[in-house]
Amino acid sequence: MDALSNTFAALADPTRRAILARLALGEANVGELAQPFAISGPAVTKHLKVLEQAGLISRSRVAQQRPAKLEPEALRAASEWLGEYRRFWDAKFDDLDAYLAKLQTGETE
Amino acid sequence: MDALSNTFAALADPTRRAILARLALGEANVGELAQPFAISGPAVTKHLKVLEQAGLISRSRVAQQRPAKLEPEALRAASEWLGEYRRFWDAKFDDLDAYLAKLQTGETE
DNA sequence: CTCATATTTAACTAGTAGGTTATATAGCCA
DNA sequence: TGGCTATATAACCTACTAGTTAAATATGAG
Repeated sequence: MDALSNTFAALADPTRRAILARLALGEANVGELAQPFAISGPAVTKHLKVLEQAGLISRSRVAQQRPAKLEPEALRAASEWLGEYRRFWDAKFDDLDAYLAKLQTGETE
Repeated sequence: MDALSNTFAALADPTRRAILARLALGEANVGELAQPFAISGPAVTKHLKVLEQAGLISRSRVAQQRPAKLEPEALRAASEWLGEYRRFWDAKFDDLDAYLAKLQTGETE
């Protein structure tokens, strides 16, 4: 799958977004990440694998722990994609709407 | 499912993102949207349902056609969520990294 | 070496996603 | 009305997702 699809798919889960929010405060190991949720350790491992696959986090090793760390690059890419649509919700939306209507009737030829 | 999860899930498919890109040029009906893809009409109908469910598009009626139109609000919401992480990929990333390291060792008490 | 802790892998389940083809519905036109 | 066009629904298939429990692996401490 393409990178952007991977990123959005990874973000389409509230547990994973909460994990990212936690990691925004700093690195955390699996136990710490599992604690706020009513899910098992293996479930957290799977979420982390999805996030790592999407490039949203990286893992390291500290004794028995395998802390996760936020990697912002994929978030930046997703944000840039959305940025292409920014004009649609910006102030000039109504003007744009009118412009598109004109476009479709071929007046701007 | 929550709105943000719906939005990201809808964006996690290249066909749907291409449909949105097409709609950024103006309204289009199902036939027009299906044409660039090697998928059946019903498949497009399903994608449009997902996009509509996520609030990313709206539908109308013109004779037999049911044109789809881009609705930017959900995109704005997704962009705002990502905006919370902007500082991680901004210029001061290295400084932030050092700050977080300090946070974790408790020096900022 | 053995034990305890942290995490991962394996095997399984229920539900969902994205596609198909065939059929049905909605609206225009003669 | 009957036929034509555009779209939607139904029924089905395959693959993936998010979760589970039980067993395996990795590391550090005695």
